[in-house]
Amino acid sequence: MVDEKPLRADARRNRARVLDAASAVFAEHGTAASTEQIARAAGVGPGTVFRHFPTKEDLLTAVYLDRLEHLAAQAGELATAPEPTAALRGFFRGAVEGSAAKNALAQALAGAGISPADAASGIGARLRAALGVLLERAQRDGGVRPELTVTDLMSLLIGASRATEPLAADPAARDRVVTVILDGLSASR
Amino acid sequence: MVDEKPLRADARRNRARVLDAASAVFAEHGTAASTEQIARAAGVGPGTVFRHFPTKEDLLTAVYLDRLEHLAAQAGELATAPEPTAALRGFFRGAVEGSAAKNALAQALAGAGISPADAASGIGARLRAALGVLLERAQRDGGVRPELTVTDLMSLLIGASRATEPLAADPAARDRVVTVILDGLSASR
DNA sequence: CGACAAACGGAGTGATCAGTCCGTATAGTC
DNA sequence: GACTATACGGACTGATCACTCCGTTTGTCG
Repeated sequence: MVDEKPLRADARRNRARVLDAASAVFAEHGTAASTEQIARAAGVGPGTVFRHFPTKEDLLTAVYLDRLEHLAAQAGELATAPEPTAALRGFFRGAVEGSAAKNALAQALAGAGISPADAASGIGARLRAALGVLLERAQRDGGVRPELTVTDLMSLLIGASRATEPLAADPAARDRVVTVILDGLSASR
Repeated sequence: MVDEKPLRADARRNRARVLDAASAVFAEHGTAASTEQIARAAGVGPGTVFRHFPTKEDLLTAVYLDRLEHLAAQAGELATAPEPTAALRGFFRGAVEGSAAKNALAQALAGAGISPADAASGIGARLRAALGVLLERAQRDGGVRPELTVTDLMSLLIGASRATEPLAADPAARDRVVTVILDGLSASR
């Protein structure tokens, strides 16, 4: 389905630069930031941005997928951790923490994969699967209420990210908020 | 500081219409919706929209304040409820539920009042105060962990709204997610 | 009812921005 | 080092949108 011709060295470099710049600019100025702004931040011309990402939406999607891939990789690594409940909690905290700085994680999650429609395809599915393993193991371990689904978990991740977004300046508050959610995850009394 | 001249009857009517339409359109199409679209929805000319709200931002702010006022009123009513913990939980559920339909509550909250800077002024302060009462009573009642602040609570409200945003189609899932957060609110085991 | 101020509708305007195009430059190859 | 395909920069374009302006309408008050 994919027939990736090898990109020229400069092309590959510029693509990465644009992606990084877009990630940063979107995070700081919101997704309404202009393409030209991103081009400037990346040190390339506007044309180059559009060559690699024909549409602004393509660029946004690429940024999101990048984030999701990181998350999926992290989740994957924890799939065989000795303490499933601690693993899930750690992952959750880490994901929220990480997204506090570059706050678009929530949008990334929300944009790519919650709705059943696209949940079946691509990276979204990978993340979903990896989270599913973490969740199920933690549930078997008795550390997470059994009725929760992967979608529930993803929703809570989104919620936690969004909730802590304005709290960037107050790590203690952020910690309290995440703790509330994590404690809520565990089996009810 | 305010010198409200009495508006003409039609002006007052149109202002309300525009506000309602804006609320609906923003909720459905996001805040990027054009002013003309709102004018059409309200059944007025674009000029009228701008006469009442000189800037698009003014319009957005007005919509937000409207929402916050409703919330503050609801919270105020519960200030003397016989069962403080149940009152807080009920308020929380209601707020999230309500925002599921017109999903901009989260932005409303986020936009107007989390940061200490503007927390001191206007409606944001009213809501904050009303929530403070609810929270403190529930904490005294032993139903909510004592270390949480009003800001924490507001953050969690935002988080819950955002988290359940994509779950509009699945009330059961929404319920599970909110329950997780509410149970997390209660004093830890 | 008549007169005046207040408000209305909607055509018009300038700015912004996503996306295109092409002459120039550079990486890869022999 | 020369040749070619690939990629680059940035001027350009068309569309969209926030906001303005003014001739017309409508509420209000004596």
